[in-house]
Amino acid sequence: MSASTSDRHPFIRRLETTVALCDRERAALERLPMQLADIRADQDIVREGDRASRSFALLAGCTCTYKVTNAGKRQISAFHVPGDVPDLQSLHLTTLDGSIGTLTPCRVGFMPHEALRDLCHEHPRLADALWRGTLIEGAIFREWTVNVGRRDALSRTAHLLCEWMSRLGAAGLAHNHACELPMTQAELADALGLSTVHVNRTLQELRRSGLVVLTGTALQVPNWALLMSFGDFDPTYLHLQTGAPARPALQG
Amino acid sequence: MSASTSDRHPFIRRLETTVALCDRERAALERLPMQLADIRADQDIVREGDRASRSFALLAGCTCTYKVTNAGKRQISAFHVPGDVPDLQSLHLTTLDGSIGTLTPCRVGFMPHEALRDLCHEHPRLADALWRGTLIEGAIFREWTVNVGRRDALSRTAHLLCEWMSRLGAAGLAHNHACELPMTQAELADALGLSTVHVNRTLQELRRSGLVVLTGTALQVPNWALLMSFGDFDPTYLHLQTGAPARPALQG
DNA sequence: CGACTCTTTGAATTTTGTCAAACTGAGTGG
DNA sequence: CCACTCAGTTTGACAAAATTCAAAGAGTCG
Repeated sequence: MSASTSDRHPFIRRLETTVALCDRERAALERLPMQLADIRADQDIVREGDRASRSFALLAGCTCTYKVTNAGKRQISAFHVPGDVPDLQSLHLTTLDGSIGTLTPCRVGFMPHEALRDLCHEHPRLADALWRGTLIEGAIFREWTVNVGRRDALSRTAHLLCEWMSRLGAAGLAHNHACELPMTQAELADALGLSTVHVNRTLQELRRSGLVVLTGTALQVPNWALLMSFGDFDPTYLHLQTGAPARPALQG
Repeated sequence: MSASTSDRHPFIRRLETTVALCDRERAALERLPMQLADIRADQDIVREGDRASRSFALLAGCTCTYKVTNAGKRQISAFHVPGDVPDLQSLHLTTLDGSIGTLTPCRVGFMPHEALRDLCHEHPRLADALWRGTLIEGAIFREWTVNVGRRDALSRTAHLLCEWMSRLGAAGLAHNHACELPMTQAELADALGLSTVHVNRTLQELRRSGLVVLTGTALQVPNWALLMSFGDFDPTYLHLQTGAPARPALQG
């Protein structure tokens, strides 16, 4: 199955938040070979140690990057939302140093490295935009280290929820500070460096304080400014554009 | 003060671990405008919120990237060794989302973004090598999240020491598993997400077990394999070349 | 309904943090 | 050369945060 224009829209949309694409660039992106795949929840898309010859754009659904320690504990180091290219690093690093798995059913588009390299060399502005994407990912990793290392469970969790809402908002998947939160408490725990039990208690406290409304997989934030301050959240590190197109749903 | 060939050697050496430079590329690197500066210990080189028009190569000494939370706690998210370009991200991200400070007296070489952009567009292989460098940095961030999130104080600290030794080794600054460890226990604590007191006790235990010999600022590892296994350390994520030139000092 | 997974609860335990003070060693100025 | 300072390390006692273990509810899907 090969990706149509509408399939690859989240990926192109993401690039457009950085560069205004010219016709040539847009055409090259439309022409980029992209093999579609639909993947169930809780499946690995790539595994630690793999040597990849392609990367994938996440077109629908959510994935995470994780590692498992020798002691058998799992740490999630990143969540991904539609438009991300979670393993673009493998374009320049031969061996994957972590696994990427689905949190929900996902639609992904595999792009051969060869085609990506050609794209980059013929369209330097697209190369810069892709590079930029990996740099933003890096900025998020840094913030996660801060979050896990220096914030207590309560503000750490609040911070993660703020980031999640902001990134989904930038992808057009959050409105009025409401979005899906499709991961289990065990997955949140692995992302936060906490135990499942403690995440459960922490979420309860966030609910009790009225900071979040969590019903099933739906997250809503009644007072965004309050949650931001509670989670010590400053969105600078996400490097969302301040202009019109990048975050249409999260003002106020 | 402008950098001579020997000044910029650590920077070029690093690129050479990835690509075999042709004469044109090497000449371009030698010609790259680079303004030298010597900076005392405990000084910020760039600050969170800055809008940079240049990046710097670290030529001698050690620096760290850090953030301070609203609660006043500091988290170091990266250490840098000679050859690194700690703020290369600012080439594509307008606002710096963290500060970079010196741990020791440092020599750095500032490179204007304009010159770096020209270099990248005229020498795509150098662009790829620089991109690759930022991806490795990203891989290290991920591992730090795992370290801080899911390893107890003892193996967390051991892991950090393993990484430090490996990276200094790759820079030619470690031999026979001995190197400098120029940071204070408070700085280690900020990197590990622990308190200074606990780092002190943890280091004592590592010494008592004979895993490390720490005298002043000198670190020595009598049994490298043992420390690696103790720190759950797998160097894959550092993406050091397995070939001859990249890690000359750490076999065995 | 029954089998799951996911969430919630309670109690005991462990790890790590906090606070306060003493110790050490390398400068510094009298 | 000696007090003095200062940053860094070390120690002890106590407190707080988070983990672990075990078990009970809730919700969902076939």
